[in-house]
Amino acid sequence: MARPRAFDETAALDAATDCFWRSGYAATSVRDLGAAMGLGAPSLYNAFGDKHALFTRCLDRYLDGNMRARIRRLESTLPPRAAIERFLEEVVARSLADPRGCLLVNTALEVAPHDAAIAELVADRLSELEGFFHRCLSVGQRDGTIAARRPARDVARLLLTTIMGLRVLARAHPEPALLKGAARQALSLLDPAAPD
Amino acid sequence: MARPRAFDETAALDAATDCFWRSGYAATSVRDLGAAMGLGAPSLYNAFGDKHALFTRCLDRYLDGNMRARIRRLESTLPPRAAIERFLEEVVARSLADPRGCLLVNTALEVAPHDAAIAELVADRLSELEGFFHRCLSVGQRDGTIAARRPARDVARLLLTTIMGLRVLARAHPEPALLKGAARQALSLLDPAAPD
DNA sequence: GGCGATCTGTAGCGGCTGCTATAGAAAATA
DNA sequence: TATTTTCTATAGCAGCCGCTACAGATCGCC
Repeated sequence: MARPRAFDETAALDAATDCFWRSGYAATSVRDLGAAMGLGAPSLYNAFGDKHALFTRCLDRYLDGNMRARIRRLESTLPPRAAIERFLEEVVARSLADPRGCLLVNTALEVAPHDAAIAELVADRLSELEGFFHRCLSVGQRDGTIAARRPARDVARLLLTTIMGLRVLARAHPEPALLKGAARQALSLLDPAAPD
Repeated sequence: MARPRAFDETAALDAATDCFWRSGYAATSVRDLGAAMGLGAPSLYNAFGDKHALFTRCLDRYLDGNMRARIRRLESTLPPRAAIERFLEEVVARSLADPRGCLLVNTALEVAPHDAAIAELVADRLSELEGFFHRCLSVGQRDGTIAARRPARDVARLLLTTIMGLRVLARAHPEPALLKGAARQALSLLDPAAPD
C-alpha cells in the first residue's frame, strides 16, 4: 500500500557482490556500490542497512550459490574420489580464469582478522569444506577407491589447505603448471601406495 | 653540511612495516605511519617518497629479514629433509602465534592483484620459496632421505601451496589441530611408500 | 657570528569516506 | 480525487585521505 521498489534486489546484490569481489571490502565505497547497483545511497541504506550488513548479505549469497551448491552438485552426482578430483580441478580452472579469485579466501585475509562476526562466518564455511572432503574420503576409503592408510581427517585438512593456497598463488602468480602440479600431488595422497 | 636527520631509519622502517603488517596497505594511513615512526608527514615523504614507495621498501626488508634469512639458516644448518620439516613447523607455529599472519601472503592477496610491480616482486619471492623446497627435495631424493618416486618439482609446488594455505586458514580459523594435521600430510609426501 | 643547506612542525590543499536530513515522486487505499 | 505510506534524489554533514607549501629550527662550514 505504498510506492514499491524500483530495483531488482537480486540483480542489485549480484552487482554489489561483484564490487566486493573485485576490489575487496575496504576499497569498495558506498558510492561505487550505489553506481553498480543502480540506486542512490538512501535507497541502498534503506534496503540493505549499512555497508557492513550489505557485505555480509553478499558473502552469504556468494557462499550459498558458489560453495554449497558446488558441494551438493559434486557430492550427489559423482563418486567420492571423482568429486574430490573435480573440486580441485574446478578450483584450478577458476583461479586461472577469474582474476577476482575466491571471495571466501579474499575475505578470510582482508576482513576476518579485524571482524569477529565475519571471522566466525568464514570459519564455519571452511569447516563445511573440510567436512565435504572428509565425507568423500571416508566413503572412498571404505569402498576402496581411496587409499585407507592415511587418516581421512588430516587428508581433508590438507585438501582444504591446498585449495586456499592455490587461490593465493593464483592471484599473484597465475601459472598453470604451478597450480596443476600442486593439485596433482595433493590428489596423489588418495592413491594406493606405489613401490619406491 | 646541513641539519642531520633526527630519527633512526631502521627503527622507523620497522615501525612502518608493523603498521602495514597489522592493518594491510590500504587501511594504513600516512598519518598512522607517521605516528608509529615518530615523524611528521613532510619528513616521511622527504625520506621515503610516497606511501607506495615506503611500502615496497618495507616489504623488501621484511622478505630479506624473514624469508630469505630463514631459508639460508635452514638450508645451511640442517639436512634437506629436516630443513623442509622445520620450515613447515615454523610456519605453523608463527601462524598460531602472530595474528598479523605473513606479510608476503597478505600482500599477495591485497596488493598484488591491483599492482603489477608488487605482483612481480611477490611472484619472484614465491619462486624463491619454491626453489628452496625444490633444492631440498632434489638433494634428499639423491641421498635417500626423501622418497624419490614423486617429481621434486611438483612436490615443491605443493609445499609452497601448503604454506600459503596454512597462512590463510590461520587468519580466519587458527586451530592447531587443523594446521598441524594438514602440515603432517603434506610432509608425508616425503616418506617412502608404506603398505596399504 | 654569519651563511647555506637540510630537516621538521603547522597548517591546509582538494578530494574522498560512510552516512543522513530533507523534500519530492509514486503507488495503494479510501 | 485525496490521503497515506513508502521509496527515491539532491545535497550536505563531519571526518579522514594522500600529499605539500611554507616557515622556522638545527646543523656543518667559512
